[in-house]
Parts: sequence; structure tokens; C-alpha cells
Amino acid sequence: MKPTESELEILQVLWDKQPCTVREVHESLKRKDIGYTTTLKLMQIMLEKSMVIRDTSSKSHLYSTTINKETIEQQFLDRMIDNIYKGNTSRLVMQALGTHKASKEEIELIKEYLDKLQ
Amino acid sequence: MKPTESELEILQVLWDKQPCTVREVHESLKRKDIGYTTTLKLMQIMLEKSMVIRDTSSKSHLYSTTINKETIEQQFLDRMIDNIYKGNTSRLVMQALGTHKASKEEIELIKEYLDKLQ
DNA sequence: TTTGAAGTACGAAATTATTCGTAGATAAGT
DNA sequence: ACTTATCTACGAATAATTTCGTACTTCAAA
Repeated sequence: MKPTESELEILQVLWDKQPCTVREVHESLKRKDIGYTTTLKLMQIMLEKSMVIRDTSSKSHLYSTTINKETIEQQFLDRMIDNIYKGNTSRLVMQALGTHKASKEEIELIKEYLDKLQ
Repeated sequence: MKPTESELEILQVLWDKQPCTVREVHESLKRKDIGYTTTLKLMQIMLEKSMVIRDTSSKSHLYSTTINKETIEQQFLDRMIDNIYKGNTSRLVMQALGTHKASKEEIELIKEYLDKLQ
């Protein structure tokens, strides 16, 4: 089950602030040039796909995700490593650290993590 | 310029073996359930978008990419870090190392790299 | 020189994803 | 009770991507 790009944007908001009304999600989206009913429709589609559930007890429905953030992250990461890096994880790691320069603390953290792996 | 998924698959093959005929690309694709003319059409579209060039001097044209593998990798990685990890690179790194277990050599390599960064 | 295997070109259908308009429900304020 | 804000439902338009059929070309082998 692979979320589309728009769906992913909505999931991000939900992971952050769920449960949310459609309006809350809509206003939190980065892209501001789409109509409210577009967001609504998208979320209704996500409901059909069971990516979200909702509480309809009040007028504005309250949405929550059913899918785990870490699972989706892992899924995208795996796909990326497979498709783009052809399994060469360390190349991805170094490329990631190269441009998005991590702080000293982060580097320490990663080192510790590497030690634990060995 | 963001390649679509199908375009990316074709680029992969080209990066590996260019210059290639359409047939070579077609037969190297993982997905086997599509017709030859589909691959052909896709590559013609990529030509229009200037993602590839070709040598038409013989009957079977020979295609090569114009776009750099590393650039595209970086682009996808950046998007991933931004969109999915919200800038938290070290989380991506650790998650990547977590499942796709690297060899001792790879881990050493990454450690060295981290030392150089500091 | 005919035949056929393999190629290109390209319009158009099929599929998937995104967007919006409109109708009707709900509830709060006057 | 009526008006207005805001909501949901949902069909349908649009856009983007993928797929294929068909026509035509090229070239080599019979």
C-alpha cells in the first residue's frame, strides 16, 4: 500500500496533530493553492483505502491515521535503497551526511549507533 | 526535472549499460509485463524532454542519458529527507543502517567518513 | 525481388491521480 | 424560524502517466 504524494502530505499532518478535522489538515498543508473540497475528497478516498479512520459523532469529522509513520518511512527508504542505490546502503548514508551536514551531536549519536552494530 | 517512475527505471538501465538500443533497455527492465512499443514510446518521450539523446545512424537507435546519476540520486535523497524525515538526517541514517545491515567494512568506511566530517 | 523479422513513429485508449463544482445537511446566531 | 457559516457527499472535469495498436520503414536472407 503505497500512498500517493498528496496522500503522504496529508499523512504527515495527521502524524503530527491527529486527530484532525479536514479543515485543520487543509490549513496545515504546505501547498496553499488547492481548494478545501480537494483536501476533503482526498481524505475521503483515504478513508475508502483504510489509510485513515474517522469519528463522525460531531459535525466536523475527526480523522486519524491507521498507518504507522515508521512503517511508511521504512517502506520509502527500502524502495529508495533498492531502486536508486541498488542496495548500496553506505553510499546512501554518506551521500546523506555529505550535504545535509549533521551537528556534532548527531555525528556522535551515529557513531555510537555504529559501535553497537558491530 | 523529476523523472517519473517508469522513466527512472529506464534511466537505471542506461546508467548501467549505455549506449543501449530500445530492445536492450526493454529486456533489462524488471517489469516484464509490458509491450515493446511501450518502452519505445517512453524513450521517445524522454528524448523530447531531453533526458536522453540518441544516435540514429543505424537502424536501431542507440540511446544514452544526458542526466547524471549522482544528481538524480541527490535529488531524490533531498526530497526524501525533506518530505519524509523533515530534515532529520540522522534518523534516516540510522534507520537505513538498521535494516539493511552493512558489512564490517562498510561500517568502518562510514566511521572514517564521519571522522573526516568532524 | 519478394518476404519477413525487427525497427521507428505516433495517435489514441486506458489508467491513475488530482481538482473542483454543486447539492444538500447541520448547527449556531440573530 | 430564518439566515448564514461550515460542513459532507460525490459525480465529473482535468491532468499526468502508462499502455498499446497500427502504419510505415529498413535490411537481410531466401
